[in-house]
Amino acid sequence: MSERGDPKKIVVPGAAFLMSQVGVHSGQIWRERMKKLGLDSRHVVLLRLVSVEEGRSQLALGTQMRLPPSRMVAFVDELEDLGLLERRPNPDDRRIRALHLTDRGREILNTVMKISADHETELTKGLSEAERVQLVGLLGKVATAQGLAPGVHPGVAFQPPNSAG
Amino acid sequence: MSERGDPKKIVVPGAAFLMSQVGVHSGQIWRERMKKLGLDSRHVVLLRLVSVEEGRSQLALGTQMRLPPSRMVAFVDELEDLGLLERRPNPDDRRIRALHLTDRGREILNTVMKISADHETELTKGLSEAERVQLVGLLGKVATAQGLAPGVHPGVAFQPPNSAG
DNA sequence: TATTGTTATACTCTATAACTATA
DNA sequence: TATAGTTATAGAGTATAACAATA
Repeated sequence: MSERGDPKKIVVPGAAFLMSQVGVHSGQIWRERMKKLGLDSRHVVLLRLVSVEEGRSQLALGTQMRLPPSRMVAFVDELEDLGLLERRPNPDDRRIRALHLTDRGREILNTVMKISADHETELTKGLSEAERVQLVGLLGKVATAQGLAPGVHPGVAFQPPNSAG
Repeated sequence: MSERGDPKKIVVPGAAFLMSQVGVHSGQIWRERMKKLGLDSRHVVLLRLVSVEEGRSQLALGTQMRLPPSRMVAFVDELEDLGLLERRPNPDDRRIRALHLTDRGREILNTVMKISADHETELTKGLSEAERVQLVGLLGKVATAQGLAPGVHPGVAFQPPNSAG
């Protein structure tokens, strides 16, 4: 256990609790909005990854999302049923299912980005713009010090209630 | 959808994503440490609630934690097996199981507070003390504006992956 | 008749492993 | 023999509802 700082000076709840409290709240209302689009958070992450580079295999994307192949099948099935994603054959290796966005998938992703921008506005409505920028700066420092990769959310993979994550 | 702000100025990831990213990370490593004590996060919340006011019924505490009675039975069983909590009869109403901490329960709760204080230090190691205080202030403003009750974490109750929370 | 706590049960979501087809 | 994707299956965790004891 670290010995930095004076325990008496640390008020609970402190920054760690507040970040968790507000952060979980942020995720909850964001997922609520995604659900209204018929999407799970992992659907959105998958769509975004495909949009960055189309044609990758299910296994490659599953590895990046830390999802086992059997789960990937289900999520890709669902997105294909929704008409947002396509499995295409790879001529070089017929085992591989190359994933591509449909036009509708691109539209939805656009909608998701608009909703996320609005989510940002709603969540920071208690702050001035200067304060919001300040908050982003401080959180960025924390994220960097914690070794969190930019844009990579640690809560994508499933976490059983009693897990460590 | 809100129309406040200029969408072009909102960079993604912004404050909302960062709060969720860092907040979930905070919760993950905190739960990891609790698990080393043999505790689930809900065990800890329950112990804390009992310590605030001993002798309350399972139903009262379950309502506060938004857990159904059947889940409360399981968690109280587990804490009783660990020797941290006691079910005592209520002479006025023999249906009620009054919950009390054991001495060992109080010790563990003390350990939990020490670990949480250390967790705070570790999580904010990228910040100066002034910055940490600033961050607490900004997050407090956000929490208030979002209507979050102080000290009440929104992630205590179970949330299925596809839920809105 | 209503309420507290317990037990029984069905459901959702998950990871593992067996399997098919390609390589 | 190894790899990409699929299907089958068993387990963990949950909420609902039936239940027993007490009010």
